[in-house]
Amino acid sequence: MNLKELSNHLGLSQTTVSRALNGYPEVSETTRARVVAAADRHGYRPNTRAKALATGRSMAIGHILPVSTRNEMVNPVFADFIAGASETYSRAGFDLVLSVVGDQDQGTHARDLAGRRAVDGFIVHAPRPEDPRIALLKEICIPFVVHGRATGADPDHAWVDINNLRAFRRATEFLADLGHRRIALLNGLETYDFAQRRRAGFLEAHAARGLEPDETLMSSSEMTEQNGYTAARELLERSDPPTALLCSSIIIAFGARRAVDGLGLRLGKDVSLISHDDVLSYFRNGGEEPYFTAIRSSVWDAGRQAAEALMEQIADPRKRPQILLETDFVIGGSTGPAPDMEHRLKEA
Amino acid sequence: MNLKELSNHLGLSQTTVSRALNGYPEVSETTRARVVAAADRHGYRPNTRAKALATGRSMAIGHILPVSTRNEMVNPVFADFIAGASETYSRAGFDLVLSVVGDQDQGTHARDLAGRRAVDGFIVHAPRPEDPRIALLKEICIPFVVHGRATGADPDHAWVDINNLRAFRRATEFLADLGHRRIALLNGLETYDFAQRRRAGFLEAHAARGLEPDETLMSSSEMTEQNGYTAARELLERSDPPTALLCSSIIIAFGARRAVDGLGLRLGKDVSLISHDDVLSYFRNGGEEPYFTAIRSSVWDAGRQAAEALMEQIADPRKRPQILLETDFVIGGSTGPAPDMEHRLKEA
DNA sequence: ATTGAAATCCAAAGCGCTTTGATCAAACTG
DNA sequence: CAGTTTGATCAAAGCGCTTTGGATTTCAAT
Repeated sequence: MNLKELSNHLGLSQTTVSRALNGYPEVSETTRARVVAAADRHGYRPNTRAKALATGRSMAIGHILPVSTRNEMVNPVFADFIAGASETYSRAGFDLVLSVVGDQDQGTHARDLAGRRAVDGFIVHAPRPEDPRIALLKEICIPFVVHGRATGADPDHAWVDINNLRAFRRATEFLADLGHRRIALLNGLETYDFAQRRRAGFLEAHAARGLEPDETLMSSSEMTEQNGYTAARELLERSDPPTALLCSSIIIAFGARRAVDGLGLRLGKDVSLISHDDVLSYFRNGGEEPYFTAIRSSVWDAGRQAAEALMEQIADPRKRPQILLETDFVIGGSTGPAPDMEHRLKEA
Repeated sequence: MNLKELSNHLGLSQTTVSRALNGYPEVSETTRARVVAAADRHGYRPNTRAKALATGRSMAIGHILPVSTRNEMVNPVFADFIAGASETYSRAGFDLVLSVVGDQDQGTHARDLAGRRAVDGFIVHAPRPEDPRIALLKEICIPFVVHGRATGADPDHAWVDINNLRAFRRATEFLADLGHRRIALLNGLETYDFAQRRRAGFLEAHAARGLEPDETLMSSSEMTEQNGYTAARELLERSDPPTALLCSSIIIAFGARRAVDGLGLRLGKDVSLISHDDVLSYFRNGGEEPYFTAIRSSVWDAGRQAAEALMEQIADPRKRPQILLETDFVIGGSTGPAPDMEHRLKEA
């Protein structure tokens, strides 16, 4: 059933039917009611393609997911982020078109999608410092929202991000205040902007508490369980192990905990652990009570907000919402006072 | 730059330019070369919407992700599956439109997407027995591939699935052959078809080895780390604990391992554990050597194959590929002979 | 009654592409 | 050399919608 058939059926012109359905005022309420009734009786749905062609809007948003082609990785964070965004899109009548592309082809892909007029806007995932996608999209002149920030890129664009720096500074200070002097950072890949900010927060806290940061206590890797395990294990087996671990992802934290258990150490006693927690669907931080002490911020919610920011920008292209989300800090059982370590005893 | 402008620029008709670009034979190779050169010099990209309208094909595939609205869960399995599928789509020039919808609205959503002619086909995720979506899509008459199977639904449709039954039967038999008599099943939600098949395999193995299955050793829940932990902990704290755990997901297995560690038990000695392993990006089963003994099958690859099956069906709607993937069985350090338990001693 | 204005409705153009059916020249037939 | 085929190109219709610019009717106000 298309517009023509529907309007013939009703004995009205296509114009009137179209207007009735789209809520224009030039049509009497009686007619509108009649049209709407007939439309959903016959299950009429306007053809998206035709509508898009006529209006010049495709009513779709592009998400370009980076994937390390070499090791075929998709961060589970994206799943939750997209689920959040999707909610907003549905409500606004937008579709979500997703492409998963290797890092190198992202520009091409975005340009293609935009050039073909397949989408009205983009969400940019996992930005790196001076991310070239930002310049590209500005040049193409299409609305977009960055999830995260890109140090060094032209800052005049919309973004949604959490306050990584403050969160990691706070967590580190919390550990320092518990007496920990050797704190390790198990970070994500520091080619990403978020990881650099987290490291910066970690370092700021050291400065604030008069601690000497130790480069050998900082690792940076893809945020997998296995990497968390390996990094933590190596650290804890050293002759001068850290007494606390700060993890950039709950997935790393799970791996780190495996290492702690495996070495017969007790979490919260022998070793303290704080994790960043994106509140991922399948990796909730414990049940009612948090298991790990954590910096918490729902990425699902960030997705929702990013989508809303984009809708706003599409409605009025001059707008460029910039949303900085603060994180929660929740205390779980994974942290405690620093144990009396050899080197502390010597000091005394 | 659109077709009209490009053809004016070249002094050719739109027809010729269109044909040159789409590889039709009615155009001389000299002209084609000239057209192609001009097209990419000017970065011409045909407007998807116009093309879709003219051809009647939208060159897009719909994925409808179910999400438990109540607890906002997106299974990380989807991320990898979609990444795999996406690869195939890109190559074939298809886009992927994703909607994340609560269980109850899935039918509506599919009907909507199809009715609006926004997609040319669907992938159906997470089927349940007699899943109504299958009947719906058959009625709408649009190509689709089910990831998994739906017992009880009209079987005449395309699907890609792993041999859940055989895999779980084999794993259970493996444990039985190691002397385990009390084997627990930590299954996914048994409202899903895959979980029912896994349970069936588990039971078949019991029958084959002359073991009495114990209902109280079988649990079924959303496959989260926390649920794995809780279920394993409860089981292992019983007076008659199982000596082996069979987990339906590596995420459950991680939780179960936490419980094992927490109780001071040794994996592979006091308790054996086998997991199903979807080879998820961020939850690889160990490094070079598998950590858990596991039934392994890459869901990324399943995504790729499902997408290919769909492309095939779209090209020729009479085709209905049905692909059953066998799983690998890999031996890791998490399994070993059953410990001598009280009740076994009594027997002797 | 007359006049606008407001309320309804419509015909037709246009969005950017594909595709049908036709044209015309050049290259083969016998 | 007339007649046919082939090769290369084009004009125009159409895909299903929106939207512009009237046309017609209604009705309160003059």
